[in-house]
Amino acid sequence: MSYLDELNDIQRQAVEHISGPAMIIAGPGSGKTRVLTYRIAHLMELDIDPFNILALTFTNKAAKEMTKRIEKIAGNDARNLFIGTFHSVFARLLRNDGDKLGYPSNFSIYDTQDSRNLIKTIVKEMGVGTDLYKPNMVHNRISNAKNMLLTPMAYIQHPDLRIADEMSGRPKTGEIYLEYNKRCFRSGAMDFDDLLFQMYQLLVKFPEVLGRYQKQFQFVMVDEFQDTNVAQYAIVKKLAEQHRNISVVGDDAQSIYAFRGATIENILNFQNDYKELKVFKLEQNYRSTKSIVDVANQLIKKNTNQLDKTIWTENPKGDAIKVFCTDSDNDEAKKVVDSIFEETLRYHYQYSDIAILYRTNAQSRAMEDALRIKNIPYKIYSGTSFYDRKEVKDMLAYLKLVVNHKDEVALERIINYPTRGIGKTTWQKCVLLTKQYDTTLWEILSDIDRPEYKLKKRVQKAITDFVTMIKSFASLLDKKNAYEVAADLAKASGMLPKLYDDKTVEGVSRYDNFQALLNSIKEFVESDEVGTLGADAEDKSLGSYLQQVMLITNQDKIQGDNTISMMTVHTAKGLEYPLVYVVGMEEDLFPSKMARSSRDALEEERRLFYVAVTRAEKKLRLSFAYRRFKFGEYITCHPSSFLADLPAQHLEIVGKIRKPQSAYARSNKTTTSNHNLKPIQKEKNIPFSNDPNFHPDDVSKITVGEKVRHQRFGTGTVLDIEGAGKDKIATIAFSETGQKRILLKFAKLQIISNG
DNA sequence: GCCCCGCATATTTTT
DNA sequence: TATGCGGGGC
Repeated sequence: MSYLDELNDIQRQAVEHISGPAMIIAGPGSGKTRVLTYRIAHLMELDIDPFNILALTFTNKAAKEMTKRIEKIAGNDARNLFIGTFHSVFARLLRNDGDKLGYPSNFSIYDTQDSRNLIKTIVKEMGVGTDLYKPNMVHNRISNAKNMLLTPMAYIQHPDLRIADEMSGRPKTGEIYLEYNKRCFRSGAMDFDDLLFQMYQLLVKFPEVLGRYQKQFQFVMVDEFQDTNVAQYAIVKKLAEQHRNISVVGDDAQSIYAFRGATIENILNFQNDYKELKVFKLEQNYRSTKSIVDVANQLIKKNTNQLDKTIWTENPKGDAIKVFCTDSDNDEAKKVVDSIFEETLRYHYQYSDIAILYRTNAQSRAMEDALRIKNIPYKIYSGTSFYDRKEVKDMLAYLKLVVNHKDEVALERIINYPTRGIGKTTWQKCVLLTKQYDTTLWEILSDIDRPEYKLKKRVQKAITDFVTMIKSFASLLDKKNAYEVAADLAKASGMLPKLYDDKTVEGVSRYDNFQALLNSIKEFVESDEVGTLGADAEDKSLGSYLQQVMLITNQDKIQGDNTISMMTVHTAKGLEYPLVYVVGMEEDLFPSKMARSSRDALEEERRLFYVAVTRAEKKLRLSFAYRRFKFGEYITCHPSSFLADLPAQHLEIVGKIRKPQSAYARSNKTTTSNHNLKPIQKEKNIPFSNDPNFHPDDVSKITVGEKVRHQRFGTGTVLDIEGAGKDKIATIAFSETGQKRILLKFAKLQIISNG
């Protein structure tokens, strides 16, 4: 069994620990995937049927990669493994057993946009005020509720949630949730969260189903465990209840999805739920240079909530971490691109070795412009995705509707696109009819010429034609594959001709996108690549395509062309590049402004930065700008406080560090010129502290009337001194931030003048 | 029913 | 800045 020789001691122990629960804490670059894949291969080697092994990941890419690697060791049998994302595996199981919950096997999957469209419709219908009940806000509430396994009724009865909703002026959120769920169900649709929520319901309500899966999944593995939410863990726990062969792999320091309901508590719960568990800590980093590992360690040390571990490496020290100080976002982009140019030229890096990471999608713009000027090829793996494009979503809506006529969101989207004489008024009438006769839209449309519906002949014909078209394509579904159906439907629907006729610049690009979609469906049909779920790979039906396409993630699109990769730090999780640029290292950007409110949020930002830093293998470059274009105006920026957390001996500062502005200037977006900013002398240990020139004075003998300066509050005058000795409290009126009471024991004040 | 224009609105991350 | 929505006019 030679493959075991390729592992270090701990890795090997983790691989060989077969039965019983295990928790593998895997630092960045510690060979996590290797352990997971070898572990599964090892199980197969020991003659466990791949059919009995379940492994859950967060991205299809991770699942595919694992399957491929296992295939190399254990052969073709790997195709029978149950490896996939939480969402795709559960979607598959729900296709089989969802009927017990009342869902059709061809249920639609609603993506975020679909969900929001439906919520918007509901809010309008309920007449509770579209300005208050913003679709994405309501959706977030619903999504969080589902992730915590709260039904609409449980939500409505939950005192905390009710109070929170009332306080925010949105007391009807629970009712919207109730109606939303009803409508999804009627549409034969599950949203992303339902794929977890309903899966859980299925297991709880149908013991025979649970028993069947428990029996099947003798070995359960979870990747990126730190990013699981309550629902995901609850399901996994149920599935593994019988055999208790559950191993979870993760790194608490890389938990970056708390905002989406992921909870580190799962790690604690796991320890409680499986008292007999074995813990393996993978602490040796094989990915990065010593400098990078050191920097990452220093950084994450600032967080208080974390499991005890020490990441180390035998790799050479490597390059210093360069920090580019730049004037503006465009200047930053230019300097990054210049640097890339130099690295490729002098050190022969390939473009594919390089990644540019940023906190927000909007930041890609300046980078793109600069890269284009130098003719450097790049790909962006985040932001508005191909599948978010209107023309693509329209076509997907047609395909969804053919597969599942009940799909209300798909229907509303395309019933009059391209225009076929079924306008808003008609649609509104039909919606009213559904309420009146308590039925679905499709039922109404199918029977549209009933006299009691009182619709005009012309409208009746338009609708009947539409219904007939959709039905005729539905009847082809088991005879034709996804591409054949789609290609015909593209013409018959009128979409292809309409797009073809539009010769404007945007029109041509829409047409190209449309063709690209058709091509991707063709690829799907022709590919014999292992799917994320082996057994499904043979199924080339439209339904199978739709399920797969709805669950595509940004990362899944990453391919190996020789281009620079640009993406958000979130998207970059799990990836690695020899040369990594993390741009926009500015306060209120990274860490995000939103993280100012709580320590937890700030710690999550820091973990996010930790993830960014640990993507780099050989060289890491950071950059920030003093001015950034935002919301149509320039705002002044300041170096990120995260930079001050990094050990100075590993940094090489490129460019000038400016004197920070006062808190006042900071809190006001200004479109200033920078005449008042002058370069200051570098400090060895704290190059990015708030103000390197700041040395607190002894203020124990401070008196009323004295002028002082505070690191954060700016300058002010002492109004009053209370108390004595070490507990003296000074009341100081700061000119920029107002009056503050300060305990002198802790205060860091400079005395400016005696009053 | 369609189209156009003007205003508002957003910018944290996404399975 | 850029997109998207709604209202109003044709």
